[in-house]
Formats: sequence, C-alpha cells, structure tokens
Amino acid sequence: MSRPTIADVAQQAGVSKATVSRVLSGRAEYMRDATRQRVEAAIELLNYRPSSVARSLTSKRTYTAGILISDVGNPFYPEVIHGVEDTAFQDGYDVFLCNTNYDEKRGMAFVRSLIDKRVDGVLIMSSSMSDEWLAELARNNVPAVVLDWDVHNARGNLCLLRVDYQKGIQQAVDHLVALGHRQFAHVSGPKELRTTQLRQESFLTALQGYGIPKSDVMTIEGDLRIEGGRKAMQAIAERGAGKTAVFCANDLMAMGILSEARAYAIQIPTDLSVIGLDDIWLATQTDPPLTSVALPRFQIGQMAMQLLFELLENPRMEEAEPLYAQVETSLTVRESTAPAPG
Amino acid sequence: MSRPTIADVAQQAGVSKATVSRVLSGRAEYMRDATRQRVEAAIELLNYRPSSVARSLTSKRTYTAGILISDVGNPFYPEVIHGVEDTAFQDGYDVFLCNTNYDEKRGMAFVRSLIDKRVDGVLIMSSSMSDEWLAELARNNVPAVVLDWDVHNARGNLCLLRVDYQKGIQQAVDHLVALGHRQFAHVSGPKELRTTQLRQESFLTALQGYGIPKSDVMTIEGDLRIEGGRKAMQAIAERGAGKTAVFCANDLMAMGILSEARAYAIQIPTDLSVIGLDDIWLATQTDPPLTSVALPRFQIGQMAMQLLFELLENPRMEEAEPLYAQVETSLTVRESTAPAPG
DNA sequence: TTGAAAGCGCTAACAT
DNA sequence: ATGTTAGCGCTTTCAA
Repeated sequence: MSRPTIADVAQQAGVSKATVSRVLSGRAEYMRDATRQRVEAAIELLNYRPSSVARSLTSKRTYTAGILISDVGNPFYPEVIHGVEDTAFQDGYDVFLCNTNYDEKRGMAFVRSLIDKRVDGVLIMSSSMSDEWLAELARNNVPAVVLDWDVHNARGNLCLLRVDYQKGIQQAVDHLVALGHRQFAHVSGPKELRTTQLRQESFLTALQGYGIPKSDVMTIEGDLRIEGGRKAMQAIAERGAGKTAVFCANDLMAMGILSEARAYAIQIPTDLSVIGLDDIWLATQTDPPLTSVALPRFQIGQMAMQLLFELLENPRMEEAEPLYAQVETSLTVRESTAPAPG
Repeated sequence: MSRPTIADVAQQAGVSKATVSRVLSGRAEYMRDATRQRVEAAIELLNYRPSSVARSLTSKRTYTAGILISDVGNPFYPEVIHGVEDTAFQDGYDVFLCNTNYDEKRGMAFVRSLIDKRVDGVLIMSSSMSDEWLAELARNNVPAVVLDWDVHNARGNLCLLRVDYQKGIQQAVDHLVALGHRQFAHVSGPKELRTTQLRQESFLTALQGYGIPKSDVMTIEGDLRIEGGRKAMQAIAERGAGKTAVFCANDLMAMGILSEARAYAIQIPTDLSVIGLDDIWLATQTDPPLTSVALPRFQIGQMAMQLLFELLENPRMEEAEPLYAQVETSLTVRESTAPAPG
C-alpha cells in the first residue's frame, strides 16, 4: 500500500482529478460546498499529501534553494543559516545545505547536483569559490546570490551582496584613536582572499585619515584561526615594540592574541588593545570580552534569501548588470580596548 | 530558451528517447559504440543535465534526506552535520537541513514539508521532538533514524541510535575518585529531557559503585547554557560546602562554572575539579582547558546516515521492532581536574 | 541493438 | 460548477 495519489482521492470522492487539484490549490471559488467537503473528507480519510515532485514537474518550481558554505563549524555561519532558513521557511521554501569544506571541486559537485535537482536558486556564501560555479549556474539559468565575492563580467540572473566593512572599521579606528592609540598592528587573513584585502584596506585608509601612514602599520598575515592569532601575538611581542593596538581580521585570531598575551604577561587591554571582526558569540565569552566589528549575520542570511526571491520574481536579463546590495557593519565595544598606555 | 530535455538530445543525436535514457543510466551494454558516442556528443553539445525531478517521479526515489536539528548554533551539531553530509554525499544524496528552533510545531511543519518533498528518509536529531513527528512519518512510510530519544510503541521503518553515556561517565567518575574526590555536585540539564535523566543516572550509579550514595550528591538543575553554569557555581559556593568536584551535563555549563569561579576566587582545578560533557571544540580553549566526556559527534552523523541507508536497503516491516544502534562515549582528560584539596 | 508507447502524479487549458 | 485531455521529462516494458 503505497502513498495515495490524486486519482485515489478523486475516486474516493467521486469527482475528477481536476476538482481535487482545485481544492488543493485553493482555487475552489466556483465550487459547490458539498463537493469541496467531499474532497476534503477523502483527503483526510486517505491521509493524502500531494507530491511536490509531481507538482514541480509541471510547475517548473521546486520551492527549494541551495546554500553553499565553507564549513558549518565556522562560527560565522550558524546565524546566517538561521536567517536564510527563517526567511525561506516563511515562503514555504526548503534549503539544501552544502558544505564545500573549502574544496572547490566538492563545491562544483554540489552545484551540479543542485542544478540537477532543479533548485529555484542558489546562495553562495562559501569563503572560497570558483568562477566556474557561477558559469555553470548561469549556463543553466539558475539565479544566484553571492556573498562578498568579487565577480567580474558577471552574467546571468545574479545578485551580489556585499558587506561594507568600511563603516565598522572606521568606527573601530575612531574608537582607538580617541583612546590615544597611534601605533598599530594588523593581523590579516590569507592574502589571496578578497575579504582580507577589503578589511586591510579599510583599516589602513581609516588610519590615513588620522595622518597615520600605511608604512607605520605592522601587518602580519594570519590564517583566520586561533592559532594564527597566537603566532601573530608572538610576532608583535618580538618585533612590534611600541604597538599599543591590534586590529584582527576576525575574532578567532583576536582570541589567539588574548590567549598568547598571557604567556608574555601582556595585559589586555592595559598594555595592548585588541579589536576583532565578526562579533561571534564567543567574543562575549572571552576574558576580557572582545571589542569587535560586528557583521549582521542573521540579517545577511535574511537579505540573501530575500534577494533570491527578488531575483525569482523579477529575473534579470541574461546580459544585464547583476543586482547589487549591501549590509553595514558596526563596532561593538567591550572590554578588550582601553586608553593607550604611557 | 529553457533547459534541454531528453527529447532534445534524442533529436539532436537522431535516436529515440529510450536510447538516450540508456546511456544516461549506463545501461548501454548492448549499444553500438557509434550510437553511444552520438548521444554523448549531443549531451555535451546541448549541455544537457537530466532532471532529478522527472527521474524521481518514475523512480520513486529522490536521493534526498531530511535532517531535523534544534539549532545550527548549538556547538553539538556542526560535526554531526558534517558526518551526515559526508556520508550522504558519497552516495549521491543531498540533505535538507531543518532547524526546529526548539519548536515542536515548527518541527512538525518541516516533517510535513519533507514528506511532501518525498525525501527518502529523515534523521531526527533535535533535542526535543514530538511523537507525532514519528507517527506522521510512519503513516507515510518514511524511514527515520532517531538520535537518543525514548520511543515507545515505535512503529514503522525506524532506527534508534543511542548514545551510551554510561561508559564515558564511568570513566569520569573513575578519574575523579582516583584523584581522591568524595564530595560531588552535579549540574544537570532540564529535568524533563531524557538525556538529562540518562546522564544523571549514569553519574549517580557510577558513584554508588564507589559506595557514595545518591543522597550525598548535590544536584542542581541547569539550562544547558553558560548562564546555567554560572548560577550553579553560585549555588555551590553558597550551599555546597565541601564539594570538591562537579560533573556538568554539558560543556557550556561547565564553562559557566569556570567563569563564575573566578568571581568567587575559587581556583580551578586546585579548589574544585570540573568535568563537562560533549567535548565541544570550545572545551579546548577555556582556561583551564576542560576535562570532558566526549561524544563522537562526527561518527554519530556518519552512523545516522549509514543507518538510514540500511533502512532504505532492507526496509523493516510495518510492525517490526525498530533497529537499534549505539555509540560509545569516552573521557578526554584536560586540565580542569586535579587531586582533591585537603 | 533500437524504438514506440504507456505511465509516474499533478496542473492547466478547454469543454460542457 | 465540474470533467476531459494533454502534457511536464523521464523510465521501462514490449516489439521489432
């Protein structure tokens, strides 16, 4: 006894499939009450649930989106996913979660699979990605929203959602300068990442606004993980004499700074002020709690999904400019920053 | 110009749809080489990708599973999801991620949606769930793997995967007793959760094995979050004179203990030994790093998915006993435990 | 070795 | 107000 179909319901209710279909989709306006009720009773009796698969075949819509992320374990994602899913859920959409595992091949395999499954659209939020993904999606007319990625000659039904680091980082610099800091270090992410460049540039530019030249800033390349922060702290302790404030490209590295500072008996924030970026939940739990440039992660998720809906409703022509959107950052001040010593 | 269909390919190659279908599914044994090559060329030329939707309609298989979890943000899940996804990916499965948000109604809505989407099976890993979910899945013949949930009169194509807390908690108690501890406190989760009871029971039983009666153990009900741990620490400081070791039902609460202990100038582990449970990544980052009963989270994810495959291949009769499976826990010793003071 | 035709479960004209 | 019919894109007998 397999699942009942619309035909079973029709037979049970003594009507045609079309009639059943009508009550299913709420287009039962011109229907006799008695009929509708018979159909509803039959549905109830047979415990009938229409097959989305069959529906999708005719409607060309799966009410499903795919989301590509690097790694669920990265504390950046949970809230983003939450925002995406909430928004999707409200509109009856489901979401395929795909962990690329920082692996472009794997990501491509997911993209193919999503295309085969005929998802209505794809959200690309992995930190690394390949232009091929976009090309493949475009070839198949699958709309995509891309987070914070530099896409040139972007074709297809596309939206680029960017994080405006500028504003929050400016606030961070304002804050530090107001506290009397003039000697800065910066712990960046891997050089090849676009976000690394954006963050670093915003930081240096803001400092220049206060007359502090780039060349005065000690920049250390990190790995965006705690360990990278630890190593950076060592570098600062050994070669960064006089630096009183560090801006880290993410919170994890800032945590590494906090941790390793203890080993050097450097007091945070008394001896050294530290600012992170991301404002992950953990930042509230460190000792001292971390001042951080906050990304509106939940909102990023919401917006990404909303932008996808937008793309679905008003598709962009094949050769049109991609849609652009932006989210703002802002500084969350906690206790890892204090007046410059001396 | 919408996506090409099998008919387009057939026409392009000058063969019938059936022939194309054969090369798609690799059943091209009795096929002339020339024919196969023509078909492959046509597929290539048109950039054709078969529609999983259409395939599913005939094959009754979607190669898709659903996974219900409470909240992506909970540090328990990322690795589990990882395990699930890796295993699924290897077999060409995709996964619908559903965050119930600790809300049974929302969970039920997801269950319905998954049924409508005709997923091949469902993994239930949310900490709270309703028996109705299972009933609904069973009514629709959808196989399910349930993590660590007490299911009575379970019907349907079901597998119950349980975590054996016993073993790891026994090791924790062995460890503490060997260090000379005799006065214990326990910070439990919310009383109504099954896991709370299991963990507490394992702990008390192990202690009894050493002649320490339940009544000697100070038990505090917590909320499984850091804040709950903080409150528990207050209770212990105020009413727990003489307690030298605390076992917490999860790491987050153990972290709360560590954090609040500072406020009371209680040294961990010198004055008080603390053991958590979960062994989340964070436990390695606390000060001091946390001794914890480890759940093999990645393995749990892998097993759950494998068990689902098992259920798919050898379906259980409607009234059969559910399949049972188990994963072991074990103690990870770090620096939050030390010999009992005095 | 390949093709024709029916059918999977549903929707959407077009009839009535 | 409801039924008939023809697909949607694919797989699978059954023929040839």
